[in-house]
Amino acid sequence: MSPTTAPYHHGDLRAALLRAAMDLLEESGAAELSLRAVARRAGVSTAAPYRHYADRTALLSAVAAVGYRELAEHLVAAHPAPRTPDDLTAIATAYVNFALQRPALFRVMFAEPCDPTSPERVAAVDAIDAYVKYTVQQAFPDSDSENLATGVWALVHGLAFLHLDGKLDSSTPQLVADRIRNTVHAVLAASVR
Amino acid sequence: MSPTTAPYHHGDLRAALLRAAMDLLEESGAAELSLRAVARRAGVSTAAPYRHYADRTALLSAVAAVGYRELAEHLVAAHPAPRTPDDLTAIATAYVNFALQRPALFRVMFAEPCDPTSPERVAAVDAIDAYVKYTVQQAFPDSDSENLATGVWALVHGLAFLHLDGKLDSSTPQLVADRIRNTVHAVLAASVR
DNA sequence: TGTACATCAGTGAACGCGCGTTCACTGATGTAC
DNA sequence: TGTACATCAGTGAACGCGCGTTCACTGATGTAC
Repeated sequence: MSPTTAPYHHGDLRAALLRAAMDLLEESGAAELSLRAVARRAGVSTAAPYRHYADRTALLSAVAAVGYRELAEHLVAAHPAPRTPDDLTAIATAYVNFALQRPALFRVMFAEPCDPTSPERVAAVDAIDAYVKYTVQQAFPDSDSENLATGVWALVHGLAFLHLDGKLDSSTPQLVADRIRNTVHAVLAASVR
Repeated sequence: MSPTTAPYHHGDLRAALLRAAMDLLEESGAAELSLRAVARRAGVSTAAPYRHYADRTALLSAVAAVGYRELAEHLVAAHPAPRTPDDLTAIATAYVNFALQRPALFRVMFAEPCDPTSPERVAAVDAIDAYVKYTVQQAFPDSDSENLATGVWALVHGLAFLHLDGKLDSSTPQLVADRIRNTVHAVLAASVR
């Protein structure tokens, strides 16, 4: 069973397909993400994915779930234990940067019609939601933190998409970073200062 | 030239195609918006649109431009002469409502790959941009209004998409309206109160 | 340890589909005289 | 006012494409004895 010859049985095609899909998203954009393209990329026949995913939507939902988990990790990495408004700003920047660095994945996560009942997906979204709430509560303990959390999420989400869709200039990372900081500060002015 | 018999020459096919595209968006969603579908809808052959639009993207850009103009009208209608933070909240609600009432059009306007050089489009986006800036400046004369305007736009834009993509419950209009108001107030807390 | 067999992951060919776009054409329109 | 003609908007058939999905199949795997 040498690794140089492709065995008939793949071993872990389910995971390989998922990875192939992520790779394709990185390279080509969400429009190119067909089941056929993923199968090609994984070096497997057109019909093979159907052993592991019911249909195209199922694969997409799995991709989105991975995306949510990676987004969560990315945010945590930006600041492991946020306590102040400035920590929150750092996390906000991380959110937008994630979207800009992996636009196709971000689009699949949010803009693609998806199976709303996929438990994997729902759990992943809930995790993000809880994380944002917790972070906001840490940074603004006295606030109406439920609504403020929604607001902060919407703010960074809107900034992400406005950049992604070319409504805000994102030609240099510095420009983007500055705008995010300025915007977050301007909006949360009274609280941040 | 009775209006009951379809004449060989349409008269104003360019406008008719645009209207057909808008109607289709209203009914079927952005995914169904093909050049062929638009031609069918307008009662014209598959090739006819090419007399008026260079390709699919050109039609989509025209649709988006109309969308921007209608969004602008919708916002102005929500409050003709905004002066206070509460007026701004009314306009914010109108922005999200526009997105929820015409999701497919909103997606074409923002999420569809578009021709960034289309002058019609650029002008329409700039108009929205200027309007938001003006409104924010009226409501918050002492603020860092440039950045606050970006922030407010991002906030409502994010709220719009999070609702549209099912990340925030939008089962009843009242629920949505309340959340928008609460969120805007929470975020702009110090300024609004 | 060896063999028969059930299981099932992956194959490859095919289905029908709708798409964007091009082509040579036809028929209505309007202008020059 | 009437006629010849250039223009060009719309036709209808065709192109090649990639897609999602299904099908009968084949060959590797692992288990029961």
